Amino acid sequence: MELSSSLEDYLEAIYNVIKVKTAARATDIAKKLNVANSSVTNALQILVNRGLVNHAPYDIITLTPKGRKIAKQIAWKHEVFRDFFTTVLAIDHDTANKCACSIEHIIPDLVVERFVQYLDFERRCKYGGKRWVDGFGFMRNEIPDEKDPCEICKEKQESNARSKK
Amino acid sequence: MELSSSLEDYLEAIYNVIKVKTAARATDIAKKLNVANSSVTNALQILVNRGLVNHAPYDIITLTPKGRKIAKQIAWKHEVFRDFFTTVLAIDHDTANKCACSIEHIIPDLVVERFVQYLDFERRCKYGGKRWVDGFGFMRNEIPDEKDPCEICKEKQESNARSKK
DNA sequence: GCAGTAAATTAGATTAGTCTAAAGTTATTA
DNA sequence: TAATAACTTTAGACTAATCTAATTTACTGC
Repeated sequence: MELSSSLEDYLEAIYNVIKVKTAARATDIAKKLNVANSSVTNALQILVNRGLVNHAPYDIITLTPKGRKIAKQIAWKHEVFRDFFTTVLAIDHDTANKCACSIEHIIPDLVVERFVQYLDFERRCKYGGKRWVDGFGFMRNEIPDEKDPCEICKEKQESNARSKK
Repeated sequence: MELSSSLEDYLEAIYNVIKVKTAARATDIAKKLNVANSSVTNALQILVNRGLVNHAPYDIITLTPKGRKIAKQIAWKHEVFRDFFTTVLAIDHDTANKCACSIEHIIPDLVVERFVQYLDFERRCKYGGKRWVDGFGFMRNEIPDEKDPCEICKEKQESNARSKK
């Protein structure tokens, strides 16, 4: 049974609150997602019906094993995308989070897996790793052969040298 | 005035049909987006009201300058993402297209711009460029210093050498 | 030039997700 | 313990996007 982006957001929010507080209240979720309390009530009823959330009226909110599993998966995607946006694309933390939050519901697992592999390679490979320099663009963190950098890095090295005079 | 993902899809579909046919018909759009004809009529009325599309009942469909500008922007994002998914992450064309199609409405221009820069750097830098090998993972297209590859690439070289015996 | 077909529109229904306002419940504290 | 505050739920309305079925319009081939 497919979950809408909206319901996934609720599930993820519950998951994140529970990580800190052991159980969630409707208001926590409402604040986190910036929606009305009644919208939370509405979503909870659906999630309870689908067996993803434990909740009786006026009671606290927890996840069923099934719900936790799904929530974890969503949170994982969020992490991967935030990581990618911040470390690879050098996007500011806030924008990275927002982007992650919207695409996490859309990109299939297989593609997220590929992002993970890419991040991993970029980190572990000796010749991997770039950084973003405002007003210049991307450049390698370390140039494998200092005497023979690529054209772009050479450009940067020269402009650096010039500015030091 | 913000456009919904759905309306952006219609605009983009019109743009793509027009690229090939000079003017679009409602059925073209319906087929492209896999929706009922009446849904297209409905969307057209909104887009006409917003000054993005030229269309009188039963007539052909074209874009206003304003509409074309927006459509172009959406199509550009689509291109960038498809490019990224296929060339950087080595995702199959079909999945790449689907992913591009859903995130193109969500990711802000500034972030797409960063993807462009990343793609560009990866292509132009002497030490950039990786490829995906099924069952192995990412590896560099060319190892800068053949005698001193990174650990991951070394692994791959060795397993290649072994399989050639 | 008109009959038949293809295309487009209208009308009306449905669904999901949201909201506000009012009513109900629980917890706090004087 | 009774009043009040804080929280939750219910009720009802609204919007956007879709659908099907029925109607209207336009085109095409004879």
